[in-house]
Amino acid sequence: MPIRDQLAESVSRALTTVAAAGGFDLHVDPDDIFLERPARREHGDWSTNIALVTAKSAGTIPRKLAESLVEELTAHLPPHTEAVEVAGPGFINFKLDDGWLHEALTEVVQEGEVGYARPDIGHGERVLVEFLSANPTGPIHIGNGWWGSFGDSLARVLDRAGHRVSREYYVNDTGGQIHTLGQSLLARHFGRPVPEDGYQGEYITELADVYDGPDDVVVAGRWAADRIIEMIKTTLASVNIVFDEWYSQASIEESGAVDETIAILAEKGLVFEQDGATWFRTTELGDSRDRVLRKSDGDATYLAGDIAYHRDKFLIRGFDRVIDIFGADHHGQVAGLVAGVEALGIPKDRLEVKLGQMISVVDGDEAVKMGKRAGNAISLDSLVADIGPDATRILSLMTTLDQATTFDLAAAREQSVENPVFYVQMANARIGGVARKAIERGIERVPLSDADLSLLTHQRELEVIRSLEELPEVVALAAIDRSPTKVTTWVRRLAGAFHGFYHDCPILAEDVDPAVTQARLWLVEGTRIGLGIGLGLLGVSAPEVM
RNA sequence: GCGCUCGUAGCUCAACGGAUUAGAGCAUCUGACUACGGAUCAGAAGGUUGCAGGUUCGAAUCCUGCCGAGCGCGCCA
Repeated sequence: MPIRDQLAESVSRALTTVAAAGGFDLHVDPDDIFLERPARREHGDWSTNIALVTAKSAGTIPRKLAESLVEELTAHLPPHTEAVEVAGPGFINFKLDDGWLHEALTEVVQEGEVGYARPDIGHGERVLVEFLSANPTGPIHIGNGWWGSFGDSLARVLDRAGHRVSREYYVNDTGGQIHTLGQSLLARHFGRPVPEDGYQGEYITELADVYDGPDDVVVAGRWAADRIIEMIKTTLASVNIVFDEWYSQASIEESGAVDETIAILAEKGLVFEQDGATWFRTTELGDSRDRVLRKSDGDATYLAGDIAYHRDKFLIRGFDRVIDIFGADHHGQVAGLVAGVEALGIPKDRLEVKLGQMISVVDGDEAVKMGKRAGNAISLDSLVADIGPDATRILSLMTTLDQATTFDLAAAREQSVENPVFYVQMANARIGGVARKAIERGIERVPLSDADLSLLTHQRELEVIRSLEELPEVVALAAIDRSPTKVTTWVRRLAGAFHGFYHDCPILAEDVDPAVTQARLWLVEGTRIGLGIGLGLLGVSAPEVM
């Protein structure tokens, strides 16, 4: 059992005992006891604020309660605990011996890359993560890659944290934009003037050159969209983003699901006709205005399709939870969609819409305009060609979704060598180097049971284990907060701890005690496991040679 | 005008409501290469967390107002 849980149990028991002695009833479940690793080491290895939180209901002041708890905890010391103290306004600090870290490392290497850090947060919940979903009217750009990396890593994190995850790309392969795409293609192909709001990029010309279909806008639009989706798939594969499902908007319209959905909403009395169009009375559901479901020309709106799509996600395919990652420029559509989901009888909290703030691109001092129609958006392909897939991916995963960011192309190019990804990958390469050197020198790692991990007493060694010990919680927190960027921060921390260790603690040198070498080899293995898990969640490769 | 989101070091960004001292990286300055990869390590400097109130034992984090920025306000998608 992790030390954290053992401490929590001790605290829970102590609290019950103290409460009984004081003549009141107070029980806090171990799971609800907040234990943290203090930022400052002199505050101990672990700390809890339980006295601050419960003092009021215990009818006493925090410090006093903390003192009673410390007395009780000192009488029955938790495992590895050397001292328990009251600090500040009523924190309880635990000072532990190093043994808990040696046990933690044992757990890491025993469970390995597959088994370690798999907190069961999801309990098998079926989650659909819809992200990216850029219109198939052109190559995806840097902004798409940014949020795409986020969505993909979020899916990986949720998967590791006990969810059954499906990644989905909603393909807007119908409607006005595809019509315009078809027009643009045909114009190029037959040498006619391109419509004013048509697509201008080079890819249109290239597609027009090989187009062999009829002079039909619908056919041409579909044809081009299909080709572009293939391009997008290739691009995404280069940065390790793979979708389980590419869900066609056209298919949902053709299947009659949109009509069905509108009929269901109508049965609930939420639909009305006005000005020849069919409306959804979303104002009944907290929206600021009503929305159109079917235009006066008979076509369904995007919203109608989206509601039908979400009905499919929840009620037909049976997902327990849906997470949509949209760009902030689409937040206007959220209210209508949420209203639709609610009207279908799906609990509102099952749908989570995450809005990614806009990312602006600059090249040095120069702002780069990102317009897909004009064809001047910086494509994800060109960025990957510039700085590589790993750097692309980790840069995207350094920022939280709700932070509007400025991406500097010049800096990315210049700093590609200084990129954090190299710092992390170098740690992995050094591990590979150790393995190679060990073979060279004929040193073999003994089985774990024959190694004495208690020889790891150097602060640098202990720091590495402290990082590794945090990983299960980092994964859990990243899953709960829907925030894979926490993994990025952690991976950099682990790499930093490892570099420090590597710098100060020789592993294979001849004057090192062979038993210490063995213990350090297991520490290296633990680091390899941690980096493997972390980089895996980020979708970044872990090369053994750089 | 209304709505949504955001505001943290010179720059790019972190920080589960927790501790006199809000952390990294880049840039700047100073040191460390006869080890297993120096793409590294150690240190310095850099902040009124936009402003003003409020809640709390405790606020960058929650609430209110103001200021600033982005985005949205279509029978487009």
